[in-house]
Amino acid sequence: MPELPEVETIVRRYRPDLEGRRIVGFASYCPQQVRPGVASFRRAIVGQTITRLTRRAKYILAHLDRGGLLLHLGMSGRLEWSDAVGFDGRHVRAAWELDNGRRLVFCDPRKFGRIRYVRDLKDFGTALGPEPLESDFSVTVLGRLLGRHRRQLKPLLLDQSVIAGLGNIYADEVLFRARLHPTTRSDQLTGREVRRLHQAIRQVLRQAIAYQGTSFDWAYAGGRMQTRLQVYGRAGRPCPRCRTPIARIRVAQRSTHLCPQCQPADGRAPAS
DNA sequence: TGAATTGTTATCGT
DNA sequence: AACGATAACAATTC
Repeated sequence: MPELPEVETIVRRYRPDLEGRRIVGFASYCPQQVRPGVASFRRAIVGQTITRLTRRAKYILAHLDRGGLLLHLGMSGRLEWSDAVGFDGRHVRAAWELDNGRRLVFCDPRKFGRIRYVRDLKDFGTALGPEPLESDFSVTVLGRLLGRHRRQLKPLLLDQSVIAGLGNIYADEVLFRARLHPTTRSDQLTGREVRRLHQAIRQVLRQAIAYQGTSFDWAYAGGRMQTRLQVYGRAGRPCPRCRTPIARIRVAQRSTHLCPQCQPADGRAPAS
């Protein structure tokens, strides 16, 4: 399930092959994933050159001469070249033909992904929270975001309008490394805890990018971060810090992994 | 068969 | 009213 590090990895991988290329054709095999309709989408993008490939939150942004193309991978979306060895043609939902004859394919078994054209990329992203790896994402900024709400930490971290890019895996990893319980109220953190949370967010995301993301199953391949996860998917196994078995609970309808010893519910973390 | 996943939207409660 | 929590929904695999 691509979160910020996986999307960043994909953008870096495809950037050299896409920047400067002109789109000469587009096909959709799942029209409900394309906005606006397929016809106007195709009309808007065909003939345009991809000037830059960037990321915002979990979106891939293909900047065009006029406007831009947004791709959200949902939970099972991926990009492939149709001429790649071992290319799996199942679940192809859309394809772009490029001026060098190659065909970029969007595969998405669960169809949660979205493809959009916007006339101006500047209008996009205004409803999204700050990028946690940007230099302006300071401890002060995080403190203000936390204090503005009285919500449980985990759903707050997953809320893309508060902070952009975290998903279920990295939210759990962040809270473990910050030694904070997922249901702690966001407005009740001490200054020290805000600092720990800030550091954990940036460390986890940077490390995950360095490892090219997490590969659990067919949804995303090539990453190695799954070997570095400390709590996610590790229920019942010993905590890397204190050997207490990792617990799995449900918070805001999401499965949540934590160490009951290192992340106590009363918010008082033990001395490090 | 139920659980798992994201983001959006609707609905309920305080 | 505004905010937060909750549920439903889209679709598929294991």
